[in-house]
Amino acid sequence: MELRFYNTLTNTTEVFHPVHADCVRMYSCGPTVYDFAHIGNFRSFLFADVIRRTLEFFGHRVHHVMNITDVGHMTDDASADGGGEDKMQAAARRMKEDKKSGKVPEGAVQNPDDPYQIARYYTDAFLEDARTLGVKVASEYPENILHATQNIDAMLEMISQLIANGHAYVGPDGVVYYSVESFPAYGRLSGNTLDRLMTGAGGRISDENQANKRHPADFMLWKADSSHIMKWDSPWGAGYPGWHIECSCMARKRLGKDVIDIHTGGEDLIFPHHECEIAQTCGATGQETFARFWMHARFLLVEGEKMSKSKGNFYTVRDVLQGRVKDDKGQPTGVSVHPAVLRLELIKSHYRGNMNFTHKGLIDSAGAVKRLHDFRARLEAATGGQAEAVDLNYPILKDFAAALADDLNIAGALGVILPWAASTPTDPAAALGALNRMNEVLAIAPLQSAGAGQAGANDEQAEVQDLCRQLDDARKRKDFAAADSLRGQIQKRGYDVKTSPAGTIAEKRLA
RNA sequence: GGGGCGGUAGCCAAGUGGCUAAGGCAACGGAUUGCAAAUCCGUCACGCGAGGGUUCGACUCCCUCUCGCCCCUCCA
Repeated sequence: MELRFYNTLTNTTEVFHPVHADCVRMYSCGPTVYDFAHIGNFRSFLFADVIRRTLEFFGHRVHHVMNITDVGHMTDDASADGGGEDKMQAAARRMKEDKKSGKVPEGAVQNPDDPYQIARYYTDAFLEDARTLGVKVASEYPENILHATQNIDAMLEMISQLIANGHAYVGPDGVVYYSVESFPAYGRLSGNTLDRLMTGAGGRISDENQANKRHPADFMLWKADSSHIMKWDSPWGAGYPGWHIECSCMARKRLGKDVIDIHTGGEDLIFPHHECEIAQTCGATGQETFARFWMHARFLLVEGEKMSKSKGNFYTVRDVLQGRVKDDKGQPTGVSVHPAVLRLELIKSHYRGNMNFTHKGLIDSAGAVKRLHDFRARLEAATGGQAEAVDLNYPILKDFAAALADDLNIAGALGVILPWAASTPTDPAAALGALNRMNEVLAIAPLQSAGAGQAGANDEQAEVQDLCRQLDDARKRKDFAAADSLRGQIQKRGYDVKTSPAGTIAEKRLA
């Protein structure tokens, strides 16, 4: 089956073929570790994970690499002129407050003034969240998730190469800049060619720094700055690298080729970040192409609005899992969310459309996850867990595959799997085999990783079971007022109550 | 001003020139139940942002308009 992906570089949907036969090489822009990653970040990471799993589903070997941006960049004009406060310093300030207020556990970060400790803290949190949500590459840390701060040598090497090739220069301010005019293809990815760029339209460029550059769009590769919170020796003075150079270097270094297959990120990264990556990599390698396919996920809205801390609709992964999502009355639900539910919620709509994250959507996703879990349980009961291997010609699997092959049509794939999961397949062993294969991509039934936030579950279960026994007693006595009250108590704790002649069972709601 | 992406029922979301416009949730009717939940059966867009055009025929192609989102040196 032919795989087709939409390519930002050409603005068309193209048939995918790997550049090199041995495996597919893909690189995903990962998180900055100055704070917890939020669900919008994770939409993008999960999007990359679905690409990777889809490729594997179709039999490709995939080498997936992601970066961790742990260099402190400036809050203003990070790549252009390095003005403003450093993000690591801002994080340190916040961290001290959080330590005081107890938000950061005692001992988690010994010294907030050490940027490496802050980076470590948020890196660990990111990896934990990513594993919880089934992001495959997170289980390949550290070999396939690279820290910018551990790859400074590669950056210095590439910068030297760029200077030697005439693509970079040292400005009067001592800063090494990339010369966009030396790279005719600049603007091809984003459409922001030099003649069309409206300099300063974003309102974030200061004039004094622009004066040092040959062209207003030239961007920083290295800045000597002895006062910077993180700095390294270089031929251009002790300082720190520009924002874009880390991805160019780490992709090339870890994937081992000058031309890779797929590069992913959020839509905001198209310009300038990815445009600059292309200029750097191609400038250094002399190749015409850096990544064959550039794929971008659109933004996530929360309840129809941009996510922002001031609007109170800003959620991290742990906020959602621990029941801090607000319901339609604006109150946190207090009901913990199963990781598979959040994973499904963040992958279920097409990546090229905006996604609206809502409490209602989360409940919907919980229903779908539950149906798939129940379906699996039925198939396992019928087969003793013995699945029969099936190939892509198996009817349901074929339709599922066709949807995925068509530019990752997850919603279409769910349209195939959900009605099937309500049916009773004539051959449960083959059906279980098919479900297993589909779950290689979806990873929701089950989600392989152990769920986070399940601590204390045993105590609660025992209490709930006790309430169920009391409820059964009350029903036997025909004391229905007491029975209804007990049922209400169990439901309040986030359980569904199932009554049957065999006795009452409470099932934890997934969201 | 420039470069892109999207607008399908109450909500989420497929389809993309031609059978009656997938699927899920919600809702409603029924079976079941002490009443519920769960489950099962059934109902649920004469319509695809608006208006034109092409066509025997368009949600699907073309044009205009409109709304939303991203970017034009913080950003997933």
